[in-house]
Amino acid sequence: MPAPARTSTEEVVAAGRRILERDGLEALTMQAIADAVGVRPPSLYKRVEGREGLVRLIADSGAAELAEALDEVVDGPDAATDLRALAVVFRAFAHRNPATYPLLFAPRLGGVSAAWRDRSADAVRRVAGRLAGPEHELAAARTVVAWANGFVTMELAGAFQLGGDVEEAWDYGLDALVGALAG
Amino acid sequence: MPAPARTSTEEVVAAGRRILERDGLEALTMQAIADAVGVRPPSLYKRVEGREGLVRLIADSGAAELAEALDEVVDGPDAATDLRALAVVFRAFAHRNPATYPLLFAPRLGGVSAAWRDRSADAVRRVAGRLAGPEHELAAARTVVAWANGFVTMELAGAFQLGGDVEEAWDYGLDALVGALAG
DNA sequence: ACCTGAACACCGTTCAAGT
DNA sequence: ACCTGAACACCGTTCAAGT
Repeated sequence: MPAPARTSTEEVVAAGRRILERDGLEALTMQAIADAVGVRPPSLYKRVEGREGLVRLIADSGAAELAEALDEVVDGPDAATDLRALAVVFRAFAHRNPATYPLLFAPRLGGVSAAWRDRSADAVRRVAGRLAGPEHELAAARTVVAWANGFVTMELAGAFQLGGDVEEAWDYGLDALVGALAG
Repeated sequence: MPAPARTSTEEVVAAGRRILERDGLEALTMQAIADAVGVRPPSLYKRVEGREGLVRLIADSGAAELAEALDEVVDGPDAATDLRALAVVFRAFAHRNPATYPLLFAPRLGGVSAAWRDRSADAVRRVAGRLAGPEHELAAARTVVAWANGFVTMELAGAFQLGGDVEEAWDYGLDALVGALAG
């Protein structure tokens, strides 16, 4: 006699992500997730390959959203404008998902599946290539992502502690990069 | 009758850092540290404020080394040359301490004590100010650190997976930044 | 076919008792 | 003054038993 399913992988991932953003990574326990979806912890193993697998799925769901958002903004008429918009969208995603965001870059070998990684990478490469020229496409894309990732990582970690205007530093850096790539 | 001390805070931190770099953060257990210094786990609480306190001390020891290294390289005659050297030293530290490095930026409010943070920040600001002008000192310093931190973070996480020459991307980014700041 | 209680190994941490 | 065994609360995970 089959027992009816009381939850689903999608619900588990969504609940996990909600807990992650609300209470932090260390509060993301199998117990807390099970409570949130109305099940006992052992049942989660029918949906997810353990806690680590769930974290990977959460990272993936974030990466999918980021890739969609980057994709949308990158095909306007002016490459410099597009690159600025791309950076802004990237940063906005990090601000809206401060606990999920670090999961996209932190894990060795990436919790993020190749499909979403490639889609984001493509969006950045297209605009970087238009601005810096095809021969510098990859290097320019890596420069932009490194700067943006480093900036929001430090921002989220509270590493900008010397006062001053963080917004001004963002604009200064973006101007510097756009200018240098357009060269 | 006093019992003789069998270890010290310095030894505990050094052992912890060795375990961290050899086996990773999740292997940095109180048990493993206690084994390494020849003591039982409860005794560690005489040296260190729990695991979290130890991680903070490890981050601090790394931050001290980084600050020293940055300081040494930043007072040559040419600002552009100094900035390049600073970036190279920064990256070399991350490569030599791939597990310790993320601790310097990751933790909210910083595991790193203000003294070492400020000393590193000063070194970067001095050279950034000489290159970009005093009015842009802070913004320029933040741009350089964001890029360098983002680059090595992605490098260490294995996030540069699209082939191409990572060294070329590093040189390209450094050229772009030096040019833009001096610009 | 999924859910559950019970159990296991392993954490970090506390503390009274030893020397 | 420091070290230790014992104990506690809490993890993630496995699995046989239920329906």
